[in-house]
Amino acid sequence: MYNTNPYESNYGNRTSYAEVIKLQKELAKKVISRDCFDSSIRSICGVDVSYKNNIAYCSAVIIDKENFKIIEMVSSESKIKNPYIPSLFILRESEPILQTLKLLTKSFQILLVDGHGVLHPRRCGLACYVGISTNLHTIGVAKSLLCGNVQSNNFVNHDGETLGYALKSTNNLKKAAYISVGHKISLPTSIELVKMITKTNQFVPEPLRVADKLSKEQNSK
DNA sequence: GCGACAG
DNA sequence: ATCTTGTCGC
Repeated sequence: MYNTNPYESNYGNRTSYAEVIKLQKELAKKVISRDCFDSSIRSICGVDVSYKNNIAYCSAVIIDKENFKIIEMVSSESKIKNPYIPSLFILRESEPILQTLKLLTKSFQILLVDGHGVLHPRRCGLACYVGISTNLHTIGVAKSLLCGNVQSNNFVNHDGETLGYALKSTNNLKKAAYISVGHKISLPTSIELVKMITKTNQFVPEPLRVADKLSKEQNSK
C-alpha cells in the first residue's frame, strides 16, 4: 500500500506536502503503542544524520545494553533531496536513515531515532515513519520540543494526551531528551530503556550520542 | 492573520 | 542541522 518495500522510502509516491500530511494521518493509525517483543533486549541501535553542503551523512551504531560496548557502526552519505520543514522531517531524513540501516549486519532489538515519535502534531513523527517502514521497534528521542507542554512530573501533554516524557539533563537544567513512542513499544518501556542506555551526566542516550559523533566525523572529511 | 516550529 | 567569538560554569 503506502510502502511495499520496507527499507525503501518513497512516501507511497506522494509528491505534494498535502499528500505527505495525509500519509502521516494514515500512518498514525497504524502506530502500535504497546510492547510486543518476541525476544529479550540485548542491544540498542541509534541512528543520526548530519549535513555538509548538499550531502547528508548518516551513521547507525549498535550498542550492548549491558556493558555499553559498540557492537557495530556503519555510515552512508546521500544527496539531500528535500528541505527541512518542521513536522515534515521525514522528507529530509527518512531516506538516509533507511539506506543506512540496510548496511547493518548485526541484530538489535530497539532503534532510537533522532526526532519525535507520536509527540507530533499528527501523531506521526520520524520515529513512527521509520518504525512502520521497517517494522522495527522504534523510540523517538528529540533534543527540543515540536509541540506539547512539559508537566511538573516531566510527562509531556499535547491535545489533552500524554504523548511524551522529558528526560532532563543532570547538568543543564534547560536541556532534555524528549522521549516518545515510535512503534511497537509503550511509553513507560521507552522511558525505561532510554534511561538505561544513557550514561551518567548525559542526556542523550549512548547509541544516539555515538551516532551523532560518527556522522559529524564523516562530514568533516 | 500571527507566531511557533524535531534537524 | 550549520555558521561562529567570546564567555559562563563545573
